[in-house]
Amino acid sequence: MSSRIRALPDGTGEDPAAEDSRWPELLKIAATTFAERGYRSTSLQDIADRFGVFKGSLYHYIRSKEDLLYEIMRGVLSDSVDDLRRHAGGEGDALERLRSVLRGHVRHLIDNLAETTVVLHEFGQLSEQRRRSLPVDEFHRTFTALIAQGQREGTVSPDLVPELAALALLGSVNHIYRWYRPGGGRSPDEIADQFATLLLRGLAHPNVPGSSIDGDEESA
Amino acid sequence: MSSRIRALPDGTGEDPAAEDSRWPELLKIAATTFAERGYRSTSLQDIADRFGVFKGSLYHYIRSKEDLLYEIMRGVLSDSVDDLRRHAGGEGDALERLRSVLRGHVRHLIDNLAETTVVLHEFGQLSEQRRRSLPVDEFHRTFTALIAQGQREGTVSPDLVPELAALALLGSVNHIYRWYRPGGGRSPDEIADQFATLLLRGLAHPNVPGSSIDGDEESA
Amino acid sequence: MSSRIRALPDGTGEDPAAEDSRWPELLKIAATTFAERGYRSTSLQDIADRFGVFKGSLYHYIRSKEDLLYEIMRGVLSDSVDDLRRHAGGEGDALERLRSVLRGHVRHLIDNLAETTVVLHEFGQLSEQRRRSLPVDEFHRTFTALIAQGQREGTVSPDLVPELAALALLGSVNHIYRWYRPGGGRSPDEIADQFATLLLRGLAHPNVPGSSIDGDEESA
Amino acid sequence: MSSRIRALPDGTGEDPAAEDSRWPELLKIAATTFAERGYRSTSLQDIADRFGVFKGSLYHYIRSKEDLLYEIMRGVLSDSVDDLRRHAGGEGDALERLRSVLRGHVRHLIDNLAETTVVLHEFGQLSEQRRRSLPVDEFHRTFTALIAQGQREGTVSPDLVPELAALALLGSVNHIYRWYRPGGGRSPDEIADQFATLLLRGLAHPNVPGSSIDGDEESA
DNA sequence: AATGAATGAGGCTTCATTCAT
DNA sequence: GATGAATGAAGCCTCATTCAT
Repeated sequence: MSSRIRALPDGTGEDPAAEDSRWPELLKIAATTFAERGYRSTSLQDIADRFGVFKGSLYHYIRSKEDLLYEIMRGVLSDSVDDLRRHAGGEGDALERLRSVLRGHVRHLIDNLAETTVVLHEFGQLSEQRRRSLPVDEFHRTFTALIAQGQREGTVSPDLVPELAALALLGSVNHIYRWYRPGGGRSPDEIADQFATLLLRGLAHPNVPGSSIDGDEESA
Repeated sequence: MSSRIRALPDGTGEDPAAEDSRWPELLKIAATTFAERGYRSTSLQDIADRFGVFKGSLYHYIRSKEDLLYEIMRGVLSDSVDDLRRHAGGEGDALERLRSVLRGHVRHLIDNLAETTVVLHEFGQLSEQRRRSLPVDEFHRTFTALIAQGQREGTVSPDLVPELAALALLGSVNHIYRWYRPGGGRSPDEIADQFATLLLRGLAHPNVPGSSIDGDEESA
Repeated sequence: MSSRIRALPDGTGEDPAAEDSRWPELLKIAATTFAERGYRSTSLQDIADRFGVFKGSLYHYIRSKEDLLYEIMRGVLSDSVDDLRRHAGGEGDALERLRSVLRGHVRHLIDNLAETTVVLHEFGQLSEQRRRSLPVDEFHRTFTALIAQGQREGTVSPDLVPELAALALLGSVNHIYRWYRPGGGRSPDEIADQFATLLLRGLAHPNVPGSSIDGDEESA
Repeated sequence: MSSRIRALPDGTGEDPAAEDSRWPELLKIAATTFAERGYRSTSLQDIADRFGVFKGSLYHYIRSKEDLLYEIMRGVLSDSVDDLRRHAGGEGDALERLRSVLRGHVRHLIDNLAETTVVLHEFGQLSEQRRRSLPVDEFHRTFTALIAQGQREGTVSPDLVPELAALALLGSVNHIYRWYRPGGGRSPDEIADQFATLLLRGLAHPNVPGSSIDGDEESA
């Protein structure tokens, strides 16, 4: 919300939350439209039409089109990184926490499909300054750290390069935005389980088949 | 080349003297620029500047900007699908062929980084008709078929859903275009090996550790 | 007015405050310019210059250049067909009504010289769909019907083919846009009288010289 | 042909007529295309396509696109004016010669439909100098003179203004290009007869019904 | 907050014409 | 005569943004 413009000519502008209620709606509309058509192929007219105002009226909410893009990304990344930190800092060994992180990431992505699509597809449209201000690297850093820790713990195969393995995991999961559609036959949980199973087995030390990699549903 | 515009009033043949034309050069410039800035953020003026002609002169080579996008994709996909078919139809069991497919796919992606970036990032900018004309589904279909065959052969874990596992593999590999940069410290071969190792171990039947999944190094 | 572009997000009504809009002024400028130089030889820049706005601002009024052409034609044809129907359905025998139609047509053409010029000279520039939506055939149909009725009444020579005679009349009258210039020495009424006299005498049954063909002056 | 360009670097250029045979073909193609789509809406590419050469090759025949327009008009007007003069200077009284002129004009128009369409529809696209060089006024002048002479001879009604009556006649006949289509059910002769009948009766002195106005087929 | 007309830059595309081969 | 690549101007149209009301 930091980008909200307020004239506040009389200094009273408390910004009552109730009055302000169209901002989340606008962000959702923008995210959905950017996700469907792409940022550059979406005009503010498109968004104004869906939002039900005239084009010029959008400037009561934003200073520029890029504000919309940035706010969408900031919002969803903020949530997503919170999730990431919580799961990465949870209980269990590195692989268990990685499973938790992976499942959380899949769920978060699916629960915020439009916003995540915007982050993953339109990041390059932001100014460099704004790109640098967003914590996008934290995912790769966290994945890499957990994999390296797994190697130290002996549960992750030592022949993998943690940085590359992290990229493989991230790619698999982030790719979901390209094919997942609600009602598409696979439940979010099934997807999360399948991906975690495949990727964690891929990481695991081949000589430790009985590790935690197969998760809760399969006891060792 | 089929998009070259020629009146060919005498019907003597298709595109004579194509060898010395600047068409491949133009395609490469367009691919590079689209990959760097995005299709919608690239103007024909940008491309004409790099190509060294006036904007309007591009229309000796194309009928529309979208032609450039399409021809880039058609070219690289054609090669890529040839590769895919060759590797998928090669020798060995399903996992061995899947390894071959994965490594080939990684190599091809890296060797055609700009073009692949365009395919993977700008596919949605094509008209629906053109999207349908490109064999993009063949990757997922082939991966799925090989995984399913691996399950029948007993080398792929039966608890994986082939369609989802295929998407995990594709996501990992396709994601490479987002982070690979030539001279970035990791060689294409190392990347291909690491990804194949991780992903094939992830697919493999947990109780068959001695399968072919670890490739050439033939570890026990 | 139907072509005015408005998002009208609140659905409150069609084109409020149209009274003070510049739309009629724009239509008049466009008609005049199209009549002077031809539709294809007139650029939107020409029109914008005369209208006193930037080129792109015209798109607050139209969706395309052809919209201007169409709206000019629709407006003047609507009036003209109303006139036609009124005169054709008036009092008197067929020849009297035909005289009324002819004079009305001449007057309307001269009073709307630019718009009529556009209709008669640029009709072929419209899309086929828009051409079909305009009631241009009604003139020929009405003329033909009145002539045929005159034959049944015995006042029109039976050796004329009504369809061809109607085309002769229409040609004479429509041709006026090519030579009439205000202040050119001939008053609209004189032109209307002369044309009606000549054409109605041409239609009249040669053996019925005392018919109504000479109009108000009731000469024997 | 005066506009034909010839390099004649060796001074030998006799321009053997046989070799030169594509010039009339080109003119015909240009006339047809201009008539169908309009001068400004026809590109030289369109014409080159139909002519079977590349666009640039047209410049071996013309110096500019307007040359084509001009040569089409010059050619057909030259013929047409010859016809006009021949018929206007023929035997008989003014009305008889006017009948001959009218029928000749109708026939010539129909026999040169594309070229006449170009003259009548695209005259305004010529430069002013070229417009002035073409004998387009001769038709109106000749019609006016014949009508005035008819008045002196007593066969044309004295209440008509010759200039206006001439415009009525010209309008009827010239209008034919807008509706005549070969194979359309009315033969050129029928059209010529009907138009001459109607228009000459319209001119004729009402009190001289037995004049020559009804032509050869009807003896008095 | 909203409106809606206008801005001004820039985008894609067309096209008559030139010219070296 | 022909080619075909290139020119350079111009055309139509889009759009983020501004602003008086």
